[in-house]
Amino acid sequence: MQNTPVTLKNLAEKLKMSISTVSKALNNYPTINEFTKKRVQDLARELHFTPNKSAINLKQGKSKIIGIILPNLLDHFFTRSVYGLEQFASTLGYNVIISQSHDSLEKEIQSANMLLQTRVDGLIVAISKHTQDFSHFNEFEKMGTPVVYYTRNPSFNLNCHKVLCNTFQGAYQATKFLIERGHQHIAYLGGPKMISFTHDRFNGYIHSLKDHGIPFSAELVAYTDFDKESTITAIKSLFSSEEKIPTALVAFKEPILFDAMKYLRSINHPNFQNLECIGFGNTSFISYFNSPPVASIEENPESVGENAMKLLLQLLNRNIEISDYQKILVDCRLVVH
Amino acid sequence: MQNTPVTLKNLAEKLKMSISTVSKALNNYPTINEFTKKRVQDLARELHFTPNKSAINLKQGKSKIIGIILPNLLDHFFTRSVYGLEQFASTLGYNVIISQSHDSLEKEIQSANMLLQTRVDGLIVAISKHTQDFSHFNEFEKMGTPVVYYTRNPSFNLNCHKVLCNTFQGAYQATKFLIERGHQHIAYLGGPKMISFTHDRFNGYIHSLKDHGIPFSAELVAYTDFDKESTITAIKSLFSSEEKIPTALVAFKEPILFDAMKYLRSINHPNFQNLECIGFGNTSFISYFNSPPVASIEENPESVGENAMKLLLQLLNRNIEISDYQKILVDCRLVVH
DNA sequence: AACTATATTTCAAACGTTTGAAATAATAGC
DNA sequence: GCTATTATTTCAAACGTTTGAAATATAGTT
Repeated sequence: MQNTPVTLKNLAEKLKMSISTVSKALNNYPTINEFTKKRVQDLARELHFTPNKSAINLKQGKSKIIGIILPNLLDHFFTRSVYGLEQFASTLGYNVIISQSHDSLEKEIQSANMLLQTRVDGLIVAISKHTQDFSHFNEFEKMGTPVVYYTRNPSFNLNCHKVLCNTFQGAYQATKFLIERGHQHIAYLGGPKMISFTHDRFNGYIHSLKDHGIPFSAELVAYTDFDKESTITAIKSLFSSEEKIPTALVAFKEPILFDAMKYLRSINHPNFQNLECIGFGNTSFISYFNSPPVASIEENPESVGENAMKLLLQLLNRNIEISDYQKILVDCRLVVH
Repeated sequence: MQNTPVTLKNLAEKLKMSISTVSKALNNYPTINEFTKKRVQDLARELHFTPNKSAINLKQGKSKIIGIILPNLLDHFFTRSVYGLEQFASTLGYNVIISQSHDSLEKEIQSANMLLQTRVDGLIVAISKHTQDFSHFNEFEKMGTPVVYYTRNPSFNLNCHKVLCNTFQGAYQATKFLIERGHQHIAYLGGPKMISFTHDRFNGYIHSLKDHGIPFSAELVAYTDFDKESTITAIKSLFSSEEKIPTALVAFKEPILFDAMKYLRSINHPNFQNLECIGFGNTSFISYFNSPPVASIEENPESVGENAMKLLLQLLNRNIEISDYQKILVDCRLVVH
C-alpha cells in the first residue's frame, strides 16, 4: 500500500543505467550527456524522486543545517531575529533548526546535544539567562563547527564571535532625547543583572546624563527580573522618593514598561499623565497606548539575525578564520511616536 | 587541528573490540556483558562520542523528527501552539523542525519539500491563507507519513486529520456574554474569508443572537483582511449606520480589535468610551488596555498544539489507522477582565 | 583499419550506523 | 576431559548517496 520513497537505484533500474549516472545527471555533471540528463530528470520528476538528506549528509559530512538556540519564541525580539536568520540562510541553501531553551540551562544543554547529533554545520546562540558555563558549546568548536553568539552572550569572554545590539548607544540616545525634552529626573528601570547587556544599557544611560550635565541619582535606578512582582517593587522604589519624583523613564523592555504603567495608573499616581517613557523593543503594541510612551528603541532584530547568519556563513566559507574573533554591533534607532 | 567527530569505529579500535559490540553496548543490548558495556560507555563519555543522526536515520528509515509548517511565528497563537507541540513531542524522543510559510503558498511548498527530503516521520500543518490546493502534501501520505492539520485547515476536505479550536463555541459564548450584559446592537468584525474558520466564528455569533432572540442585522457585520486599512474600512462601515450604532463588538482577533479601537479613539467617536469588546486571542497585551475590551476568547493554543502532536503520535504508532480520519475540537474559554 | 583523442558511462569504495546470523568463549553437567 | 548449554562477541550486509578512477563508447585522423 504505502510506497517507500523512490531512490537513485529505482531510477537507475527503470532507465537501465548505473546509479552513478543517475546521480551525476541529477547533479548536472558536465560529463553526462545532455540527452541522458533529460531522460533522468524527467523520470525523477515523474516519480517524485526526493533525495534522502540523511544519505547525502552522511556522505558529504555536512548537513547544510544551521542550528539556532534561543531562549524563547514568545519574545518578539527573538521571533523577529529568526526572520533575519532564515532569510539570509535560505538564499544560500541552508536550513535552520530552532531550539528554545526557555531560559533553562538544562534545556540549553539538551538542545546543544541534539544539534551536535544532527551535525549542524554551524551554530547561532542567544544564551539562557542562567548560562555562566559554556562547556556544552565547546564540542562544536572542537569539531570545527563555528559558533556565533548573538544578543545574549558570554560578556566576559573575548574568544568568541558575537553580534550584538548596540544597546549602549540605544540607551544613550533615549536618555538624550528625554533630556532634550527638558527632563531632569529621568529614571532608569533595568533588567535582570545576569543578562550580559544589562550593564551596557545602564552605562548608556549614565554616560548620556553625564555628557549633558545632569547629575546621577541612585534613587532613580531600579532593576526588575521581568516578572510582574519584581517590576512593581522596582517601580515603587523609583516613585517613593520624597523630592525626586521621576518625570521620565527609560525601561529595559517595553513589556516591563507596560507593567509599570499599569501599576502607576492603577494607583492613580499624580505624575502618571505627564510621565514620558521610552522602552527597548518597539513592539507593535506600543502604538495602541494612548498615554506615556513617547518613543521606542528599535533594536532591529532582523538585522541582528541577518548579521549573525552572515558572519557564520563567512566562517563556514573560511572567508574569516575561525580564530579571528569578531564582534559586530548593530545600531539601535529611536522611534518617536 | 580540528577533530573529526568520534565514531563507533574509533571507539572499537581503542577498545580492541568490534564495531557491533560497541554499538550494542551503547544501545544497552541484553546480550552484551555488563562489564563490557561499562567500558564502552565510559570511553564514549570520555571522548564525547556523539552518534551521527544521519547515519542512524539512514539505517533505520526514520528520523524521529516531526515537521511543522505554520504561517508565522509573530502570531502569538502559533508561537504558543509550538510550546504544546514541542512539549509533547520531546517526552517521546521526537524533535521538531518548524518552517514558516509566511502565508505564501510558494514558501509552503518549499517547506514541504525540505521536510520531505528530511524524511520527517510526521507532519503537522497550519496552512497558509492562500492554500486551496493540497497536492504538495500528498507525497507525505503516499509514503505513509501521517499529516495532521491544525487550526487552519482544508475545511471542505473530510479526508484528513484535523485539530481545531472550537471557534464556533468561542464566538457563541462571547456573543452570549455581551447579550447578557444587556447589549442589543452587537457588531461582528470578521477576518479574511479565505481562512477556514472565519465562517465558523460568524456562525457562532449568528446562532447566539438567534438563541437569545436578538435580531440579526447585516449592517452590524464587516470583514477585514488583517491589514490596517481594511480594518479601518470595516470599522467605518460598522459605525456609519444611522440608527444602529453598535454598543458592543466581537472581533476576529485582538490585534484587529486594537486597530479598530485606536481608530475610534482617534476620531473621538462618541460611543467609544462605553463600547464593550471581545476579541479572539487573549494576548498578554490586552491587560494593558484601560478601556474597551471586557473579555477575551482564550483559544488555548498550547492545548491545540498538544492535541495535534498527540494525534500524530498515535498515528505513528498505528494506534489509530491512518485512514480513520479524526477531527478534534479544542474548546475556547471566555476570560473576563 | 588502426590509433588517438574525447565524450560518456560504470565501478567500487566510502560515509556511520544497525542487526540477524554465525562464530566463539565460558560455564555446567557428567 | 568431553559434550551440551548458555553467554558473549563478531561478521557482513544494508540504508541511499557521492565521487575519483577505470572502463567503454564514439568520433576524428591518418
